[in-house]
Amino acid sequence: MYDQKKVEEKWQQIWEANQLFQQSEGGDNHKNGGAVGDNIYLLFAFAYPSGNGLHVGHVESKTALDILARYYRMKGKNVFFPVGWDAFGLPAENYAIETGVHPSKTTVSAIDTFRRQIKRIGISYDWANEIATSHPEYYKWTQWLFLQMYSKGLAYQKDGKVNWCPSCQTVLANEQVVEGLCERCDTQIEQKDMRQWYYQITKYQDELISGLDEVNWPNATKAQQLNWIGKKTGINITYKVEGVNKPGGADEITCFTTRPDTNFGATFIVIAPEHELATKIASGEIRSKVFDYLDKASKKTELDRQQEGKKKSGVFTGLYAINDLTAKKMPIWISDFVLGGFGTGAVVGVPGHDVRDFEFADYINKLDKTGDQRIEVIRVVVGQDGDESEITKVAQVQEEQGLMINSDFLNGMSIHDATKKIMDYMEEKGWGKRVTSYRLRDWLISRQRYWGTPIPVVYDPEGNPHPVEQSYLPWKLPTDVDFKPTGESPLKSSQEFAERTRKYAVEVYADLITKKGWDVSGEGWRPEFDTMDTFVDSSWYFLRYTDSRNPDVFAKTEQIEKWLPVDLYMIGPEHIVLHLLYSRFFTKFLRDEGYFNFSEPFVKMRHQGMILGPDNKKMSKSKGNVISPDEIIEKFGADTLRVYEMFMGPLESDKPWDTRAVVGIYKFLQKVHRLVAELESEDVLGEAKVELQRKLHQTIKKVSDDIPKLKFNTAIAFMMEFVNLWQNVMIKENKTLSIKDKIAFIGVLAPFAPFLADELFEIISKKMSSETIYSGIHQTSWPAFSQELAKDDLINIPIQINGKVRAQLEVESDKVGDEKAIFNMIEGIESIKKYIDGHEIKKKIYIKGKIISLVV
RNA sequence: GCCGCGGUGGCGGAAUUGGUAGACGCGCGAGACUUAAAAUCUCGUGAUAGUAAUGUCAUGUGGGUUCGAUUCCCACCCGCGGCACCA
Repeated sequence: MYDQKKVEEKWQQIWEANQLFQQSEGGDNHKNGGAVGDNIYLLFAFAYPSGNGLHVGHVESKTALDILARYYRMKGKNVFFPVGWDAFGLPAENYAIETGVHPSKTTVSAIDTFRRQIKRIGISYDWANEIATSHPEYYKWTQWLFLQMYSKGLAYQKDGKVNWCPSCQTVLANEQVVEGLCERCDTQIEQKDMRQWYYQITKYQDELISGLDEVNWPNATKAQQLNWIGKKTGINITYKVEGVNKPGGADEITCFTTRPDTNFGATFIVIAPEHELATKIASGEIRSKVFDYLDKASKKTELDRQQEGKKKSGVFTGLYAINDLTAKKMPIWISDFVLGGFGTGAVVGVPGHDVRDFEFADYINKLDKTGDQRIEVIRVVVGQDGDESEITKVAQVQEEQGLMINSDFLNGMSIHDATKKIMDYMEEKGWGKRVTSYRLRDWLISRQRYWGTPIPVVYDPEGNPHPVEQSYLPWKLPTDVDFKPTGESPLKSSQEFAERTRKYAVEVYADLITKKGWDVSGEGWRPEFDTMDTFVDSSWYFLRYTDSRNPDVFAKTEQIEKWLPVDLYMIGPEHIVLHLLYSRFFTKFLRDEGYFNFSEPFVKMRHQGMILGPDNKKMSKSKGNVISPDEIIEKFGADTLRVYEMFMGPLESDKPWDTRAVVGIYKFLQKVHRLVAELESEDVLGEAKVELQRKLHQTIKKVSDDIPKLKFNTAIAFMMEFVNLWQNVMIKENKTLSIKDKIAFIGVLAPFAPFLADELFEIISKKMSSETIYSGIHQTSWPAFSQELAKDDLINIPIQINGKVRAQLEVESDKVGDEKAIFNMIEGIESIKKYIDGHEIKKKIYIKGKIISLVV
């Protein structure tokens, strides 16, 4: 029995005292001396330091990267393994609202807790380059980045609809709105028009797609990013508008469609309530109806829309557009099933071949008593069912595939061929133009919140924005702020902030003030009260790490290019879309600004799965199924916790916690300690020892192969097999490994159970010499394996007859290549005679070293 | 509805350029040591028939390709995640 708690605390102190993994600023590693070009950057997703401290999910992903870091260091690489905190954000602010404790205080204490816990589980982070986004020396550069974006026109202001929580009295990000409700208080979210700051991520939309080809990421992640960007090719068709009341300028309307092939069946047009023509084109009696509808539509919440389901509604504008293909008049309707933000905000209705169009037409036709507004349903495609009859039911609406009919020169073509042909035709006629449409929108970065990076902008007395001069950065977050939510940005309550702005204006804009005749004390100037979305902070932290204390630049090119792109990024699946997209956008922007030469920041990226509660459900306080890492460490030690989490299953998949199974790992580590430290025996040469040595070399090989593939569970399983054999040989034959081989095994174990490994290494070292200077296992080289020693003498080859295994053939490993000899050997095997005697062997197959297959 | 991921013993999981399905761990059963317990160790453990040798069945379901399929193809079923009135 070894006291893992005592042992682990001892080694934690020794590592700390020796600054074992600490690197100098900028991540120079003097400890391992790897060659240039052997630089490896391992990145753990920026964590928010929550007051709850570390949970078992953190332990999993941090341990996985730590194993890689320790492994590569032992392989002689320069490893950069930094740590930092995504310290701005809503939770700290909300906590402050509840308790009155300033966010800067709670953040500092939360970080302290995390730091202590992380050190306790032995993560070999480089603490010399630790950063926090709430530190002025960090957000100075977040603000600088804003200025760069601004100067290139990529940061801009625009009016737009935002999510508003009437209970929290604040704007929320899209991701904080869950099914139309505020994620914190379950209040219905309203839409509000506000002037906000945006980053123009859409400038890079095509590159954000094509760049995915360069990176080694899970397919699922790439698919989700593509989904989010939502690139679609189609055509904008422009129709002439024939008005009952001809409005000024509204004599054309442009609709986006991906299915122009069905345009011979187009019988109406629908525009979104937000469409600019919606308010312009109607007049008279119709006008009031339109306004009534627009008013109702604008009041609808997300929830209303959801509850309505797909029920259609709409109002007629009194206008008609002309379908050039058929010369038919198409009534123009307004309906909220058409979205203002997608395509052109106008849709051409083909009720025969689009379910939504059909539902809308059906709704209108049932409502229409006079027949004046009847919408015609025309079939232009015949699907696989061969149905050519009139379309009267939703079930008949054919969308996916088929052949064209009732479509003049398209008749008989497949819909795909017809799509190309009609596009060419329309472009030729000048009726339409091929376009690409995207789902991705520009990134709204303003937040009416306190605990974030202030947007470095001031407004002059006329309300014009002026970016804060670079020399005035960091444009500090004021501290004299009342952060109770009032519906206004908390920074408005700061006296200091207002005064600072006036003083700044007087200093910087003296000429302008004089010229305009404004108040010379700076009266009338005000700062931007909004702060930035925390995703802005976390979109470039991986660059700052490389030069974390540089006061003159966000990071030197030399330092960035030394370490980036990141060799492995470990990140939770919850940030697949936004954070990764934003980081890639920043990277491409800074590349264009000439700061470095690569385009993708994360060459390889993997997700850790979720660790579920013992009940197979997501851990949560309310379910009472949360496992605390502290308890496990107290009972079994950090090594056990590490190895258990790595052994649970594949890193990427979700896995339930099994408290009973933890014991298995604990016993395994105790067994290793016993074999090395407690049991005495002689090193005797003999048969068993050869077998054990072979297994050792196979273990080194297996673990060396598995670590870079992140297959830690199978690596551990093989180490267990080795230890079981070792124990067996020890008990039955009183034989053990040589000192050298013991050290080799400890080396293999070291990345997984670093405390125990160093302890065992010390025990062995002390037996050999009385040296007192620390020189631990983590400073040694990764054990080498010998291909020769790892090779099995005998190989078992199964023999199949008609596809079933009937016997085994044991062959000396150097004879597996001799097919003729193998087949000769088979004939002598008693157990397969009964299957082949009296039969003609029709086929003989031998796959070298793997299988013999006979067909009789 | 669309996109993606997955389905293997009582449980977590191993095994894929197609080659002995169930490594390793948990749990369970039997035994050794012990006055006893704990700890430790040994053996067994997919189902089914049989005293046994051995046979049959078995990787969500149904087909197919192959000497051979958890792995490849086709059609379905179920679970999870994301998006969704996106034209």
